Amino acid sequence: MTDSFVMHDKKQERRARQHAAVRDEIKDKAREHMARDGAAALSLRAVAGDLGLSSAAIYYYYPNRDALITDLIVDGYRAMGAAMREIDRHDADIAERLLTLMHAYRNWALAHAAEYALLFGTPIPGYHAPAEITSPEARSVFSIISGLFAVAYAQGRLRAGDTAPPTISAHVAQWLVETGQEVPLPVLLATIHAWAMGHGLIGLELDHHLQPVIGDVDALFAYEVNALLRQFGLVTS
Amino acid sequence: MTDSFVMHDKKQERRARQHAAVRDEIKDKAREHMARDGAAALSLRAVAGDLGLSSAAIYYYYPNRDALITDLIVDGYRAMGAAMREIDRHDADIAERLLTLMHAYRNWALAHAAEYALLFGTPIPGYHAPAEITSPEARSVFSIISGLFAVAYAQGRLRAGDTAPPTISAHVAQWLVETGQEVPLPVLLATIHAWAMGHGLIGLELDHHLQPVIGDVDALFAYEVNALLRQFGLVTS
DNA sequence: TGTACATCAGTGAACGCGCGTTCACTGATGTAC
DNA sequence: TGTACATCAGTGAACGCGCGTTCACTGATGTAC
Repeated sequence: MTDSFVMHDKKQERRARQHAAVRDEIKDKAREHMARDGAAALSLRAVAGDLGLSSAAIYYYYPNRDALITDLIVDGYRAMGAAMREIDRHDADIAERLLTLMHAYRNWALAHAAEYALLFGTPIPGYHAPAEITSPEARSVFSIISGLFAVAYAQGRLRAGDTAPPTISAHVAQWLVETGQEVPLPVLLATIHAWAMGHGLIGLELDHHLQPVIGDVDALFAYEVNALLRQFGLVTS
Repeated sequence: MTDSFVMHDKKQERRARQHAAVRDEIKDKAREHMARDGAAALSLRAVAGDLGLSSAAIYYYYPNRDALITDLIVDGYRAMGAAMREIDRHDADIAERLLTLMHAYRNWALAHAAEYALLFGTPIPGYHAPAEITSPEARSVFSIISGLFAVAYAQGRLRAGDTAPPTISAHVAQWLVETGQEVPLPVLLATIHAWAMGHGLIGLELDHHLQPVIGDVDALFAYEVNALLRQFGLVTS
């Protein structure tokens, strides 16, 4: 009896692994399709067909299209976060770390343009992300950047304004309590600033608004990130 | 004979006006639909139906869907440019003018979110903008901002770096010749910087990434624009 | 050890929908003579 | 002034397509006794 229970457990486990493996295949193929045709054109039938499955088989792994998209969004945030964390060297100078991380953010966005658009761009028509699932994931990427600015701040090296419009200060304070975080206001403002700058440059770059003017968009990003760090007093060059 | 020619001309003219009027109706309705369902979901049949026309009738006014979208993009750039030019007061202080224009840019983007996404966001699957048509329109919006920075520069008030990575300087110089413009490098770099900042903030705002953290996004934008102008030495507050 | 049974991982066909686009046509309007 | 004719601004039906989703089903695998 114990034996058969154990067998049963192992079997279930193997099946669960198998199930997860196929879900991964589906997601990988979906990412492929998004990269080719854009996130808005993602089609369950096309993904299934490409995997040699009938279109109905997908429903054994996902209840519907929205569930797959939500899964792709969560995966996206985590992959981006992982890429950033992986390249970070905790023992390096904080300015160096920030520079590296901003580049890692951009590199991931460029290498996964459609996924980046899925996370931070125009929403897919008809799809509504369940905020309670995606918000914490987005916050976790945000936290990587704010974590570094926090280090710079703790070292007394972050030259950033510590006042903001009162409506903002008040809302931020509330948000920090709600999400159980402790982030000094200057750190948070610096993060938003850096994020907006990076997101803006990457967005314009992805839509080919910068290339005709600037040409070397890599150099522009490096130039802008350096200016940003200088502005925050973190580099002098 | 002369008479009948004149009649004929007048008739043709009236017909052309009528034709253009219906095209405007189609575009207005299309903008309505985009605002509701997003640009990617734009459907000729739905637009026609809403106007009380058969789906085939659209083809009397546009050869295909792409032609309508291209028209909407051109209209969008022009409307945005017009909104910015309209609010600009040439006799005001240049810092004041820049502040006003940045806000006009944002206000238009927020009031026409789907159109803004059409101009500067994720491209519509399957649609490819003819660059020779849309690029000059985009450049004309860009020129409004760079025009103001140029004034500040001419007044000796723009505190901006006049060196850039050599690959960028070289490409910019070439681009200026090709497009027949004369814009000093610091002015161009300042414009790109301001544009990226504004685009980034607006993009994050439109996708609701800032509201949970910041709350008062209007105040944040004002705060950031002020910081930008301070950085360029245009305001001291 | 053999057999009945349950579960898993699908299939194939169908439903109903909306899409862009084409085609043959038609009534209203206005022109030519 | 009356009539034949051309053009305009559409219509309605159809084509062929892809989509998300459901449903009844089936063979393979493995378990229970």
